[in-house]
Amino acid sequence: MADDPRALGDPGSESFRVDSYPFYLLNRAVSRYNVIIEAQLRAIEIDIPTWRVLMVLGEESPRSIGQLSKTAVIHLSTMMRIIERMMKAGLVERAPDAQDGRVTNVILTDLGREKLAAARKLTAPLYRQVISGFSQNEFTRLLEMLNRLHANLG
Amino acid sequence: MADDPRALGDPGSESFRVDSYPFYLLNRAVSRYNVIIEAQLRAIEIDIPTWRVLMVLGEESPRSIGQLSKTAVIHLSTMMRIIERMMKAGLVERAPDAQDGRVTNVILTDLGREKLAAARKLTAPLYRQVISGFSQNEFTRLLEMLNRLHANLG
DNA sequence: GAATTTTTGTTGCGTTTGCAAGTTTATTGG
DNA sequence: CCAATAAACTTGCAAACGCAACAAAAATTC
Repeated sequence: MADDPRALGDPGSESFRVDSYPFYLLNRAVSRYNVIIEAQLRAIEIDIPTWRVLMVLGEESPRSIGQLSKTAVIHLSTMMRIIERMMKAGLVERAPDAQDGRVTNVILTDLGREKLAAARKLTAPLYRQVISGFSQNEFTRLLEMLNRLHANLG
Repeated sequence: MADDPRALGDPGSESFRVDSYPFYLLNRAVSRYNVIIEAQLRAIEIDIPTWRVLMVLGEESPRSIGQLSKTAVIHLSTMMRIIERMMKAGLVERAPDAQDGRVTNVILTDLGREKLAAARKLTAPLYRQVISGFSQNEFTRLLEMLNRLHANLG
Protein backbone atom coordinates (compact mmCIF):
# COMPACT_ATOMS: atom_id res chain seq x y z
CA MET A 1 0.00 0.00 0.00
CA ALA A 2 2.78 2.39 0.83
CA ASP A 3 3.99 2.40 -2.73
CA ASP A 4 0.72 2.24 -4.57
CA PRO A 5 1.41 4.20 -7.76
CA ARG A 6 -2.12 5.56 -7.66
CA ALA A 7 -1.27 7.45 -4.47
CA LEU A 8 1.36 9.48 -6.31
CA GLY A 9 -1.31 10.82 -8.60
CA ASP A 10 -3.66 11.68 -5.76
CA PRO A 11 -3.81 15.44 -5.17
CA GLY A 12 -4.89 14.72 -1.62
CA SER A 13 -1.85 12.62 -0.87
CA GLU A 14 1.37 13.84 0.70
CA SER A 15 3.40 12.00 -1.89
CA PHE A 16 1.61 13.69 -4.80
CA ARG A 17 3.66 14.24 -7.92
CA VAL A 18 2.36 16.07 -10.94
CA ASP A 19 4.01 13.54 -13.24
CA SER A 20 1.71 10.86 -11.86
CA TYR A 21 -1.44 12.92 -12.20
CA PRO A 22 -3.25 11.42 -15.18
CA PHE A 23 -4.93 14.64 -16.18
CA TYR A 24 -1.71 16.52 -16.19
CA LEU A 25 -0.32 13.99 -18.66
CA LEU A 26 -3.55 13.99 -20.63
CA ASN A 27 -3.56 17.75 -20.87
CA ARG A 28 0.07 17.82 -21.86
CA ALA A 29 -0.33 15.25 -24.61
CA VAL A 30 -3.48 16.89 -25.95
CA SER A 31 -1.93 20.34 -25.91
CA ARG A 32 1.14 19.21 -27.75
CA TYR A 33 -0.97 17.32 -30.26
CA ASN A 34 -3.13 20.40 -30.80
CA VAL A 35 -0.13 22.62 -31.45
CA ILE A 36 1.17 20.27 -34.12
CA ILE A 37 -2.13 19.46 -35.76
CA GLU A 38 -3.10 23.12 -35.84
CA ALA A 39 0.01 23.98 -37.82
CA GLN A 40 -0.69 21.15 -40.26
CA LEU A 41 -4.33 22.06 -40.73
CA ARG A 42 -3.39 25.64 -41.49
CA ALA A 43 -2.17 24.39 -44.87
CA ILE A 44 -5.76 23.63 -45.88
CA GLU A 45 -7.14 26.61 -43.96
CA ILE A 46 -9.17 24.92 -41.28
CA ASP A 47 -8.80 25.26 -37.53
CA ILE A 48 -9.01 22.60 -34.84
CA PRO A 49 -12.66 23.08 -33.87
CA THR A 50 -13.61 22.85 -37.54
CA TRP A 51 -11.58 19.66 -37.89
CA ARG A 52 -13.29 18.13 -34.87
CA VAL A 53 -16.73 18.96 -36.21
CA LEU A 54 -15.86 17.66 -39.66
CA MET A 55 -14.77 14.34 -38.17
CA VAL A 56 -17.97 13.98 -36.20
CA LEU A 57 -20.17 14.96 -39.13
CA GLY A 58 -18.22 12.59 -41.32
CA GLU A 59 -19.64 9.73 -39.32
CA GLU A 60 -23.19 10.95 -39.34
CA SER A 61 -24.70 13.93 -41.05
CA PRO A 62 -26.98 15.72 -40.38
CA ARG A 63 -26.59 16.28 -36.69
CA SER A 64 -28.06 18.99 -34.52
CA ILE A 65 -25.92 21.72 -33.00
CA GLY A 66 -26.72 20.38 -29.56
CA GLN A 67 -25.60 16.87 -30.46
CA LEU A 68 -22.39 18.23 -31.91
CA SER A 69 -21.84 20.26 -28.79
CA LYS A 70 -22.28 17.24 -26.53
CA THR A 71 -20.25 14.88 -28.69
CA ALA A 72 -17.30 17.24 -28.92
CA VAL A 73 -17.71 18.55 -25.35
CA ILE A 74 -17.81 22.16 -26.52
CA HIS A 75 -20.16 24.76 -25.07
CA LEU A 76 -23.28 25.25 -27.11
CA SER A 77 -22.69 28.94 -27.67
CA THR A 78 -19.16 28.22 -28.85
CA MET A 79 -20.42 25.53 -31.20
CA MET A 80 -22.84 28.10 -32.62
CA ARG A 81 -19.94 30.31 -33.66
CA ILE A 82 -17.95 27.39 -35.00
CA ILE A 83 -20.87 26.39 -37.21
CA GLU A 84 -21.26 30.01 -38.32
CA ARG A 85 -17.63 30.09 -39.38
CA MET A 86 -17.98 26.77 -41.17
CA MET A 87 -21.07 28.04 -42.95
CA LYS A 88 -19.24 31.13 -44.14
CA ALA A 89 -16.51 28.83 -45.43
CA GLY A 90 -19.13 26.74 -47.23
CA LEU A 91 -18.33 23.54 -45.34
CA VAL A 92 -21.78 23.00 -43.83
CA GLU A 93 -25.36 24.12 -44.19
CA ARG A 94 -28.03 24.64 -41.58
CA ALA A 95 -31.62 23.51 -41.81
CA PRO A 96 -34.44 23.43 -39.26
CA ASP A 97 -35.45 19.94 -38.19
CA ALA A 98 -38.75 18.67 -39.60
CA GLN A 99 -39.85 16.83 -36.45
CA ASP A 100 -38.65 19.20 -33.74
CA GLY A 101 -39.03 22.90 -34.36
CA ARG A 102 -36.37 23.79 -31.82
CA VAL A 103 -33.45 21.98 -33.35
CA THR A 104 -31.19 23.17 -36.11
CA ASN A 105 -29.55 20.47 -38.18
CA VAL A 106 -26.09 20.82 -39.62
CA ILE A 107 -25.35 19.13 -42.93
CA LEU A 108 -21.98 18.52 -44.51
CA THR A 109 -21.65 20.06 -47.97
CA ASP A 110 -19.61 18.58 -50.82
CA LEU A 111 -16.87 21.07 -50.07
CA GLY A 112 -17.05 19.98 -46.45
CA ARG A 113 -16.51 16.37 -47.47
CA GLU A 114 -13.57 17.36 -49.62
CA LYS A 115 -11.99 19.29 -46.77
CA LEU A 116 -12.56 16.35 -44.46
CA ALA A 117 -10.86 14.00 -46.91
CA ALA A 118 -7.97 16.42 -47.28
CA ALA A 119 -7.65 16.79 -43.51
CA ARG A 120 -7.58 13.02 -43.08
CA LYS A 121 -4.83 12.60 -45.61
CA LEU A 122 -2.93 15.40 -43.98
CA THR A 123 -3.14 14.08 -40.44
CA ALA A 124 -2.62 10.40 -41.14
CA PRO A 125 1.20 10.54 -40.99
CA LEU A 126 1.11 12.21 -37.57
CA TYR A 127 -1.26 9.52 -36.35
CA ARG A 128 1.11 6.79 -37.47
CA GLN A 129 3.98 8.56 -35.81
CA VAL A 130 2.09 8.89 -32.57
CA ILE A 131 1.02 5.27 -32.27
CA SER A 132 4.33 3.88 -33.43
CA GLY A 133 5.54 1.45 -30.82
CA PHE A 134 2.00 0.61 -29.73
CA SER A 135 1.00 -3.00 -30.22
CA GLN A 136 -2.54 -3.92 -31.17
CA ASN A 137 -3.11 -4.98 -27.60
CA GLU A 138 -1.72 -1.82 -26.10
CA PHE A 139 -3.71 0.30 -28.49
CA THR A 140 -6.93 -1.46 -27.63
CA ARG A 141 -6.21 -1.13 -23.94
CA LEU A 142 -5.45 2.58 -24.33
CA LEU A 143 -8.79 3.24 -25.99
CA GLU A 144 -10.54 1.15 -23.40
CA MET A 145 -8.96 3.07 -20.53
CA LEU A 146 -9.72 6.45 -22.08
CA ASN A 147 -13.33 5.38 -22.42
CA ARG A 148 -13.30 4.28 -18.80
CA LEU A 149 -11.90 7.64 -17.66
CA HIS A 150 -14.58 9.41 -19.63
CA ALA A 151 -17.30 7.20 -18.17
CA ASN A 152 -16.01 7.74 -14.63
CA LEU A 153 -16.41 11.47 -15.19
CA GLY A 154 -20.05 11.10 -16.14
CA MET B 1 -4.14 -7.32 -40.56
CA ALA B 2 -7.64 -6.67 -41.85
CA ASP B 3 -8.96 -6.13 -38.35
CA ASP B 4 -6.03 -4.33 -36.80
CA PRO B 5 -7.70 -2.02 -34.28
CA ARG B 6 -5.08 0.61 -35.02
CA ALA B 7 -6.44 0.96 -38.55
CA LEU B 8 -9.79 2.10 -37.20
CA GLY B 9 -8.10 5.07 -35.58
CA ASP B 10 -6.16 5.98 -38.69
CA PRO B 11 -7.60 9.10 -40.37
CA GLY B 12 -6.05 7.92 -43.61
CA SER B 13 -7.87 4.59 -43.52
CA GLU B 14 -11.18 3.83 -45.15
CA SER B 15 -12.41 2.13 -42.01
CA PHE B 16 -11.70 5.18 -39.85
CA ARG B 17 -13.99 5.67 -36.88
CA VAL B 18 -13.80 8.69 -34.61
CA ASP B 19 -14.37 6.47 -31.58
CA SER B 20 -11.07 4.76 -32.29
CA TYR B 21 -9.10 7.95 -32.76
CA PRO B 22 -7.04 8.30 -29.59
CA PHE B 23 -6.94 12.08 -29.68
CA TYR B 24 -10.64 12.32 -30.00
CA LEU B 25 -11.00 10.27 -26.83
CA LEU B 26 -8.21 12.22 -25.15
CA ASN B 27 -9.81 15.52 -26.00
CA ARG B 28 -13.18 14.32 -24.85
CA ALA B 29 -11.90 13.09 -21.50
CA VAL B 30 -9.84 16.22 -20.91
CA SER B 31 -12.70 18.51 -21.84
CA ARG B 32 -15.12 16.76 -19.55
CA TYR B 33 -12.60 16.77 -16.76
CA ASN B 34 -11.99 20.49 -17.27
CA VAL B 35 -15.67 21.32 -17.09
CA ILE B 36 -16.04 19.50 -13.77
CA ILE B 37 -12.81 20.69 -12.19
CA GLU B 38 -13.50 24.27 -13.23
CA ALA B 39 -16.80 24.24 -11.39
CA GLN B 40 -15.13 22.82 -8.29
CA LEU B 41 -12.27 25.28 -8.33
CA ARG B 42 -14.67 28.17 -8.57
CA ALA B 43 -15.47 27.55 -4.90
CA ILE B 44 -11.98 28.74 -3.96
CA GLU B 45 -11.86 31.32 -6.74
CA ILE B 46 -9.15 29.97 -8.96
CA ASP B 47 -9.37 29.02 -12.61
CA ILE B 48 -7.87 26.05 -14.42
CA PRO B 49 -4.72 27.74 -15.73
CA THR B 50 -4.01 29.00 -12.22
CA TRP B 51 -4.49 25.50 -10.83
CA ARG B 52 -2.12 24.07 -13.40
CA VAL B 53 0.56 26.63 -12.60
CA LEU B 54 0.10 26.14 -8.86
CA MET B 55 0.63 22.39 -9.25
CA VAL B 56 3.80 22.88 -11.26
CA LEU B 57 5.17 25.52 -8.90
CA GLY B 58 4.30 23.28 -5.98
CA GLU B 59 6.92 20.85 -7.19
CA GLU B 60 9.62 23.43 -7.78
CA SER B 61 9.58 27.13 -7.11
CA PRO B 62 10.93 29.46 -8.40
CA ARG B 63 10.55 28.72 -12.07
CA SER B 64 10.85 31.07 -15.00
CA ILE B 65 7.86 32.05 -17.07
CA GLY B 66 9.38 30.27 -20.04
CA GLN B 67 9.83 27.04 -18.13
CA LEU B 68 6.25 27.21 -16.89
CA SER B 69 5.10 27.82 -20.42
CA LYS B 70 6.94 24.79 -21.74
CA THR B 71 5.99 22.50 -18.86
CA ALA B 72 2.30 23.31 -19.11
CA VAL B 73 2.34 23.59 -22.92
CA ILE B 74 0.82 27.06 -22.86
CA HIS B 75 1.92 29.90 -25.12
CA LEU B 76 4.37 32.24 -23.53
CA SER B 77 2.22 35.32 -24.00
CA THR B 78 -0.72 33.51 -22.43
CA MET B 79 1.41 32.40 -19.50
CA MET B 80 2.38 36.05 -19.01
CA ARG B 81 -1.25 36.99 -18.47
CA ILE B 82 -1.88 34.02 -16.22
CA ILE B 83 1.04 35.05 -14.02
CA GLU B 84 -0.24 38.63 -14.02
CA ARG B 85 -3.62 37.45 -12.78
CA MET B 86 -1.98 35.26 -10.15
CA MET B 87 0.14 38.20 -9.01
CA LYS B 88 -2.91 40.39 -8.63
CA ALA B 89 -4.48 37.61 -6.57
CA GLY B 90 -1.34 37.46 -4.42
CA LEU B 91 -0.57 33.84 -5.28
CA VAL B 92 2.87 34.42 -6.80
CA GLU B 93 5.61 37.02 -7.00
CA ARG B 94 7.93 37.88 -9.84
CA ALA B 95 11.65 38.53 -9.54
CA PRO B 96 14.35 38.98 -12.17
CA ASP B 97 16.82 36.11 -12.30
CA ALA B 98 20.26 36.83 -10.81
CA GLN B 99 22.23 34.91 -13.43
CA ASP B 100 20.27 35.71 -16.59
CA GLY B 101 18.92 39.21 -16.98
CA ARG B 102 16.32 38.13 -19.49
CA VAL B 103 14.43 35.69 -17.35
CA THR B 104 11.71 36.48 -14.87
CA ASN B 105 11.30 34.02 -12.03
CA VAL B 106 7.96 33.20 -10.51
CA ILE B 107 7.80 32.39 -6.81
CA LEU B 108 4.94 30.86 -4.91
CA THR B 109 3.75 33.04 -2.00
CA ASP B 110 2.37 31.72 1.29
CA LEU B 111 -1.11 32.46 0.05
CA GLY B 112 -0.24 30.57 -3.12
CA ARG B 113 0.73 27.52 -1.09
CA GLU B 114 -2.48 27.74 0.89
CA LYS B 115 -4.54 27.91 -2.27
CA LEU B 116 -2.64 24.97 -3.69
CA ALA B 117 -3.32 22.93 -0.56
CA ALA B 118 -6.99 23.88 -0.71
CA ALA B 119 -7.20 22.99 -4.39
CA ARG B 120 -5.65 19.61 -3.72
CA LYS B 121 -8.11 18.79 -0.98
CA LEU B 122 -10.91 19.92 -3.23
CA THR B 123 -9.92 17.87 -6.25
CA ALA B 124 -8.89 14.67 -4.46
CA PRO B 125 -12.39 13.15 -4.41
CA LEU B 126 -12.80 13.61 -8.14
CA TYR B 127 -9.45 11.97 -8.70
CA ARG B 128 -10.49 8.94 -6.70
CA GLN B 129 -13.74 8.74 -8.58
CA VAL B 130 -11.95 8.91 -11.91
CA ILE B 131 -9.43 6.17 -11.20
CA SER B 132 -11.90 3.91 -9.48
CA GLY B 133 -11.79 0.55 -11.18
CA PHE B 134 -8.16 1.02 -12.23
CA SER B 135 -5.77 -1.51 -10.78
CA GLN B 136 -2.25 -0.52 -9.84
CA ASN B 137 -1.05 -2.22 -12.98
CA GLU B 138 -3.53 -0.54 -15.24
CA PHE B 139 -2.81 2.83 -13.69
CA THR B 140 0.91 2.43 -14.22
CA ARG B 141 0.35 1.34 -17.79
CA LEU B 142 -1.91 4.30 -18.45
CA LEU B 143 0.71 6.77 -17.27
CA GLU B 144 3.35 4.98 -19.27
CA MET B 145 1.29 5.11 -22.44
CA LEU B 146 0.45 8.78 -22.00
CA ASN B 147 4.14 9.50 -21.61
CA ARG B 148 4.81 7.51 -24.75
CA LEU B 149 2.21 9.46 -26.71
CA HIS B 150 3.76 12.69 -25.52
CA ALA B 151 7.23 11.51 -26.45
CA ASN B 152 6.07 10.41 -29.90
CA LEU B 153 4.83 13.94 -30.47
CA GLY B 154 8.22 15.39 -29.67
C1' DG C 1 -56.00 21.63 -22.41
C1' DA C 2 -53.69 25.33 -19.72
C1' DA C 3 -49.85 26.28 -17.03
C1' DT C 4 -45.32 24.97 -15.78
C1' DT C 5 -40.97 23.01 -16.72
C1' DT C 6 -37.51 21.37 -19.82
C1' DT C 7 -35.03 21.38 -23.95
C1' DT C 8 -32.84 23.73 -27.82
C1' DG C 9 -31.01 27.30 -29.82
C1' DT C 10 -29.51 32.43 -30.22
C1' DT C 11 -27.23 36.87 -29.07
C1' DG C 12 -24.75 40.60 -26.16
C1' DC C 13 -20.82 41.35 -23.59
C1' DG C 14 -16.64 41.04 -21.03
C1' DT C 15 -12.57 37.97 -20.50
C1' DT C 16 -8.99 35.10 -22.30
C1' DT C 17 -6.25 33.68 -25.87
C1' DG C 18 -2.74 33.68 -29.63
C1' DC C 19 -0.29 36.05 -33.25
C1' DA C 20 2.88 39.42 -34.52
C1' DA C 21 5.91 42.94 -33.74
C1' DG C 22 9.03 44.94 -30.56
C1' DT C 23 12.65 45.26 -26.50
C1' DT C 24 16.29 43.71 -23.78
C1' DT C 25 19.88 40.52 -22.55
C1' DA C 26 22.97 36.30 -23.84
C1' DT C 27 25.40 33.67 -26.94
C1' DT C 28 27.96 32.64 -31.08
C1' DG C 29 31.10 33.49 -35.08
C1' DG C 30 34.40 36.05 -37.14
C1' DC D 1 36.03 42.66 -29.00
C1' DC D 2 32.21 43.52 -32.36
C1' DA D 3 28.54 42.11 -35.19
C1' DA D 4 25.01 38.97 -35.89
C1' DT D 5 21.92 35.65 -34.12
C1' DA D 6 19.25 33.62 -30.63
C1' DA D 7 16.61 33.53 -26.38
C1' DA D 8 13.33 35.39 -22.97
C1' DC D 9 10.11 38.16 -22.24
C1' DT D 10 6.51 42.14 -23.13
C1' DT D 11 2.55 44.49 -25.25
C1' DG D 12 -1.12 45.80 -28.88
C1' DC D 13 -4.72 43.97 -31.23
C1' DA D 14 -8.11 41.02 -33.25
C1' DA D 15 -10.32 36.69 -32.80
C1' DA D 16 -12.41 33.08 -29.96
C1' DC D 17 -14.54 31.74 -25.89
C1' DG D 18 -17.92 31.27 -21.97
C1' DC D 19 -21.43 33.22 -19.10
C1' DA D 20 -25.79 34.99 -18.65
C1' DA D 21 -29.97 36.53 -20.26
C1' DC D 22 -33.33 35.66 -23.64
C1' DA D 23 -36.75 33.35 -27.12
C1' DA D 24 -39.22 29.66 -28.92
C1' DA D 25 -40.79 25.01 -29.17
C1' DA D 26 -41.72 20.59 -26.92
C1' DA D 27 -42.77 17.76 -22.93
C1' DT D 28 -44.77 17.30 -18.45
C1' DT D 29 -47.95 18.09 -14.86
C1' DC D 30 -52.18 18.93 -12.99
